[in-house]
Amino acid sequence: MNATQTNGTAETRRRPPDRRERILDAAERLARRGGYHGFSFRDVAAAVGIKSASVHHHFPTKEDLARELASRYCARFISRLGDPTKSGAVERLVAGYRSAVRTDDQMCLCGMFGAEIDAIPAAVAGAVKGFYRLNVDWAARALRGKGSEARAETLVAGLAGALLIARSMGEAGLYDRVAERLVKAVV
Amino acid sequence: MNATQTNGTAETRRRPPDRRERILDAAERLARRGGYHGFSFRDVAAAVGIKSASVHHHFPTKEDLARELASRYCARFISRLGDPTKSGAVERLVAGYRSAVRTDDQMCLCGMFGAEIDAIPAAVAGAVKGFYRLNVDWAARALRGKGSEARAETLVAGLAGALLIARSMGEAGLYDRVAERLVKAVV
DNA sequence: GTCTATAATTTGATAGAC
DNA sequence: GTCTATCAAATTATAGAC
Repeated sequence: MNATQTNGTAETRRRPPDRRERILDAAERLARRGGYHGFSFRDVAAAVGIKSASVHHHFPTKEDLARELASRYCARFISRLGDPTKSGAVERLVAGYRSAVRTDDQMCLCGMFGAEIDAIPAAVAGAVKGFYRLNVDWAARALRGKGSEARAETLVAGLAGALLIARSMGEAGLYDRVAERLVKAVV
Repeated sequence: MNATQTNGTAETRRRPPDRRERILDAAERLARRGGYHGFSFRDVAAAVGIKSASVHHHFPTKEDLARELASRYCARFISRLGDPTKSGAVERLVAGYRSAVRTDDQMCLCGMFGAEIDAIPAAVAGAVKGFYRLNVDWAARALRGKGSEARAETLVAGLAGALLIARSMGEAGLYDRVAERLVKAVV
């Protein structure tokens, strides 16, 4: 046992977030609050404690930064859902969107970019589209059976809308009430 | 009959949109595309064919403009829904959100501002909250009976989410499929 | 009511030293 | 990899002529 952070082998090591990751963390936080047009390189830099030129070094353009943001968000979200064929899958999906309302108190990044879909770079829009495509496909596997695709669309749309409206109304409880009804309706 | 626009009495006249209304129309279009931080006074002015200083004459600050935008959008949306106790009420609510996807090909203004809720002026956020409060109350009256409030929340959240996701995925048909299932589930 | 002109600040982005 | 310095453009907003 080391006194310092325990680092394993190349595959398993858990290092403290490097600069690039810290930039993405700060940018995600700002983008989930104000959207693509609601944050700047200087905002991100200030949050990390560096200068905006250093942010540009890691992500040359805002499009680069936002594309990586959406891609990382999507991968993390789907990864946390785990296997859709394992028990409790629907509950994990409900919990995934719920964590935005309850834990993060922030909009879903892809919900935010999705609202702005016609006003963001095409590559970012593509990543957002992929996020919802993966969500619906995952949910369809979790629900399975007759009309699973349409039931999956209803579940994902309902949870995304519940997140949006619960936050807009400042009523977190709305998310849980809607999620409960949705699950009963589509399972 | 006049060769010019037929104007009735003070209460009934239908004049061509005045400058102030044309500014609001252009600003709404831009805000529903890019959000509060995604449009500028110059964008609005250019769309109307005037200069940005003239927009400031009608709406001194961006907060003033956005507040009026949200207020007008809300009044118009609720007005078009009509009486929630009259037959076909739920279908009219479905059609209200549907027109954003199909007719306007734009996000719901309050859905857009709702995503940005923590990054817009408080007065604008209040109008957005009021929009969803009115929507849910209206829907609860339309659905009536046991658990009508919770069923109304589910319907409104589901329609709002279906709009968001259908546009994000570029799949307008998703809205109709989800709306159909939602109505079956909550009526 | 609309314009020109302009102020003060912010934005995305680049060049080049260290 | 980070910094200073800088740029050109855009932003919200105001003053004052017409």
